[in-house]
Amino acid sequence: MTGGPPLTRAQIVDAAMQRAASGSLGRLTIRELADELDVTPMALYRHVRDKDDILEAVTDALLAEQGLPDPALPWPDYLAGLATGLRAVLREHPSTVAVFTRRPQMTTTARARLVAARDVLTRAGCSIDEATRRYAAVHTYTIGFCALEAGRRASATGDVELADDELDAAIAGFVSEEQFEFGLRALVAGLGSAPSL
Amino acid sequence: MTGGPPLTRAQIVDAAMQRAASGSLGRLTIRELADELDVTPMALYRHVRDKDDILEAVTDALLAEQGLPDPALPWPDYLAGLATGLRAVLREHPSTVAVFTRRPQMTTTARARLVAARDVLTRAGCSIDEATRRYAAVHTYTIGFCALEAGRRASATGDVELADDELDAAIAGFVSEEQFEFGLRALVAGLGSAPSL
DNA sequence: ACCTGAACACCGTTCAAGT
DNA sequence: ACCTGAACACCGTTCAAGT
Repeated sequence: MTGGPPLTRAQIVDAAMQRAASGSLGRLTIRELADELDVTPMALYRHVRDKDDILEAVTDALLAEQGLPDPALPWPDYLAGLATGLRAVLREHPSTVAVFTRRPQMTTTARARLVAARDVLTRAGCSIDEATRRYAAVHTYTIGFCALEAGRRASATGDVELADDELDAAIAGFVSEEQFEFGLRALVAGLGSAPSL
Repeated sequence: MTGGPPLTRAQIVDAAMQRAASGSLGRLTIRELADELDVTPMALYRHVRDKDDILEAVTDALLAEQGLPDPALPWPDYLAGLATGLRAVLREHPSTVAVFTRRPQMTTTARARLVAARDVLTRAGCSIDEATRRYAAVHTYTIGFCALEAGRRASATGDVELADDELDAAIAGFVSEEQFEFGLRALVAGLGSAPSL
């Protein structure tokens, strides 16, 4: 590699996106990424801040792919739709959970989602602040569920993870599909039950 | 150290608890822990599975210190009390968040908390399954909030984390104390609003 | 049974240097 | 301006050996 076209940030993010598509984003390494780009590890650092920077860009792109729910939906369904879209990404790519928990995500997509939710909620009569609170509550619940879920998938590969008794089985059930829906529906219902606008 | 009394698991966990008390559990290292115990790093591995094993024992002890809410409380307050106790640990020791997300915690204390919640909820008319679902939903929400909170404290130390505009400020507000209460109260209210026992 | 010593197999990232 | 090469500063943990 002497003198080819210079590396770009887009190329780096694209290469990382392919790793995501192959389902191994969590095992992504700066060194491997550099190999795939036929370049030295340190070459990346001219175009990205650090590894987190790459992961954030990938996560943002994956979330953007999910799109937004139909804005004509009633607000409870709209919020539930946002949660489901977020979960789809976090479930498919468990390593992106850490992106959200490591620092507040203020990417274009993250901002667009909040703006869209505010829109639907204010049209339903909420103040901006109340709309923000409701969105935040749903976001928080979803992150929590997916963080628990991601950990269990990672740990379940190794040991047998057998539930010795009914109590252990119950704890294992904290992350079932039905439980996600149950908690989400309860939360959204509760958000509407005491309308402090 | 030739021939002194043999190392015990309790000593290891105690030493780690002191690190927690000093607020630096997250920077705990097997090598440092061994130093404090006047022993070689590898000596620990006869008494504990791995580093996670130590962290789990410490987290369990910290959670046990929180005790349980007054069982005479109405179930919504009881669940909120459990959440607040859990959050106290996760907030004071941000590195313990990973303990809960890495694998399902089925320690004595974790089990006791679920049993206690079931007790209160079944006395209020819930089935065992419904009680479990409600407890799980509150647990999930709390983990999510604390995961977001832990990340922000860690990242806020470095850069200035200034909110450039109103939208960024709103996103930063996802982890305020009031927001924790808001989401928790909404969730608990929602759990009670559609009584499928 | 319990502990030691040395080494493995990795990381992300710095630094100074090359072109 | 952009990339390279070598090294740093760490980890948790394995393995074989000592007593």
